[in-house]
Amino acid sequence: MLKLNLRKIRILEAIINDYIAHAEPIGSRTIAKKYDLGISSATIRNEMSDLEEMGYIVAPHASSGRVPSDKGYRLYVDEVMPNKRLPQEHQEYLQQSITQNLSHIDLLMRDLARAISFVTNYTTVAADFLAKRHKIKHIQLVPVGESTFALMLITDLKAVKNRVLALPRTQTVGNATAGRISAELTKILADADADDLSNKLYLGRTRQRFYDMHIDPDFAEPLIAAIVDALSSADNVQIYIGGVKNILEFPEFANVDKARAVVGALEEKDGLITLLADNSEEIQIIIGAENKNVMLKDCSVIKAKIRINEHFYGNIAIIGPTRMDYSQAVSVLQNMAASNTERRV
Amino acid sequence: MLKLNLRKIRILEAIINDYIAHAEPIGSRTIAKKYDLGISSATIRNEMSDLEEMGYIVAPHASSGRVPSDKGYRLYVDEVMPNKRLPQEHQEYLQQSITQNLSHIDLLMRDLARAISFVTNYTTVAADFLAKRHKIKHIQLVPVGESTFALMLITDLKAVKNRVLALPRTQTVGNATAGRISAELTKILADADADDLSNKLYLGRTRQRFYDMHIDPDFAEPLIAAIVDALSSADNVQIYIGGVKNILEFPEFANVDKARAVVGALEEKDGLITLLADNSEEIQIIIGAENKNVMLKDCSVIKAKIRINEHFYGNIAIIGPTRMDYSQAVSVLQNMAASNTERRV
DNA sequence: GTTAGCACTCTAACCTGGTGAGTGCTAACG
DNA sequence: CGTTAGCACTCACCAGGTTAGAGTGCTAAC
Repeated sequence: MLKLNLRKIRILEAIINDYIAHAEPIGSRTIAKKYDLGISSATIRNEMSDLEEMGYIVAPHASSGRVPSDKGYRLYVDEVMPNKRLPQEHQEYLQQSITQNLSHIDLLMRDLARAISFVTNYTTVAADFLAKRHKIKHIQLVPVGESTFALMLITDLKAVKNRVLALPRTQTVGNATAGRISAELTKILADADADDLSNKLYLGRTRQRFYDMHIDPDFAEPLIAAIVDALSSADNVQIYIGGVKNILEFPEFANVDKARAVVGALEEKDGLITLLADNSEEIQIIIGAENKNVMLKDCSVIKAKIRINEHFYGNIAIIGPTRMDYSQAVSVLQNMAASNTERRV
Repeated sequence: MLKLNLRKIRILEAIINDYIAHAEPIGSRTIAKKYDLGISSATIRNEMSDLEEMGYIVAPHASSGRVPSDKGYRLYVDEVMPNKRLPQEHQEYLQQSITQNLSHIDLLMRDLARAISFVTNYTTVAADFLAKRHKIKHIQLVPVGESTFALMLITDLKAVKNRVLALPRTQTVGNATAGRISAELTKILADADADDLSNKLYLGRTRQRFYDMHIDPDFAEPLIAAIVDALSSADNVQIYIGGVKNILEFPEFANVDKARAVVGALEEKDGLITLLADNSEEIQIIIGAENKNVMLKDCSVIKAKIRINEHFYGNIAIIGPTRMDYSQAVSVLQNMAASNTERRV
């Protein structure tokens, strides 16, 4: 790709900063006046003409100012964007929502999403993708009613997963037997995670143990299936949303169609899971039409892993208009990924 | 209140029906042409003038057509509205979302909210207010980690409530002891509901039992508190929302401020709980400014209890613009309140 | 009591011209 | 030869004026 000279970059930066702040097309004369670049508006005009030709900025209509394009934001984000530092108070505020809820993953996610949308004025979505990392700590099978059982599964991260299931009453399984089965299951499957459970060996050993205990396979099989399901099922993924109405505050969503699109996207759990799930990089920025979900084509998404004390807790994304304060959003999420409670707990 | 003559009622009805369908102010001439009332536009004009004076309709501006006022809708809803019958297919569709999830209150609520917003094109919110009606069926205390315990509470409606709590290790409470305590608690508290638990006698008996079992009060008290909390706590209330973006489809919410207000209202769980909680009547209609929540002042809410096979399951509300199809919404909710699965399960 | 007729009102849509921010081009400057 | 001043041109936006249409209120006649 053609490398831009420094002056073009400075001009692009000025356009983007101004547009982020004021949401209005900006012209050469205005740049010359407001930003001290040491060159005249005519020169800026020529450079802007080049930038437009290269696709970094666009004019909404002939003879109006220019507006950054997705490609322009991309360049800015990748190469130009300064590393903003989060104000102390915000940092502490966010830290608080974590430290206050360390033992409760769901409260942590909920408060974190709220706190971030409060600090940034954007919308925040978070997902708990722990399912695959949780390790079984305790399994409890409890008879309830005729042939109904409740299965409780407690993990090392203190999450509790339930399944209510019907099991055939081929043999009487009362409280005592259920207790025995629970103890046995806990012994066999302790420390197993979802990956382990997909391992045949593991399950084979479990089946063998049931056999030794004279438990009917008709009873054992659905039970094992329920355990696997409880630990790894996708609908274990919980979505937390904060500040939906924030995004409606931005003038770009004064257009009802655009507002509808975003709200629609935020309502679809599956779409949000897809959005949050795929994350190769530590912090990922998706700009406008880069979004696979067309309903988000006027939005940018800044996505990060939540990592606390070396543990991976889930993913979180800040959603705003393409004209959003990328620098701030990134600094907020860097703060997340780096948050380490050791020093204060 | 002054009783309106039949002709005024017919005219009001025509205005409301037309406005519900087209969202545009309607004038005397249009009524005369479109609705066969057997009187001329001049007469209608006179009657409309009266209706306006009485506050049932308002003119958005001088010399424009009239629009129903909240008071007008109120009269319509209370006295005039026909009893629409829900199309067979919709009835079956809604019935399905219930029968498919009879054993899972949370899935039932979720699907019901979705189904209703799909059928009506309005937004639907539902709340599970069962907390107070659930009866304890089984209590299970499970040791996890150092001094941490998981409390599982299964109710007669097959809901599972969890609490993770820290209890002092004043004495060793291993799996065996925990099992004994669980069995004992289940025995003492079986069939108790939230009201029973607020009854001193009940709790006294529980405490006595702990004492007899040589369980330290420092251990017993937080445990009892957790049980009470798990059964009756307000954050047990789960809110289910369907079709948020539906409401943005209506022209009255093309105005971003109004859209923001509604979305804001739907984001505040506490507000929704308040909205859904208070329900003296079986089906209640709240019109426009009658809403206590000012963010909903441009909306109407039609609220009902969900009752299935004599059981009270929770409350559900349809939220739309004040210009909404009250008749349809009411018929949908009547369908809910009356739904009886006996005949097909 | 009902209705036809009429003067009047008000909005929405359309045009019109002026203003200002912006562009692109050209020629001159250092 | 890059930079800049100057200028003609474009276009959105705004204010003001006009018209058409839907509606009202009033009055007089049926």
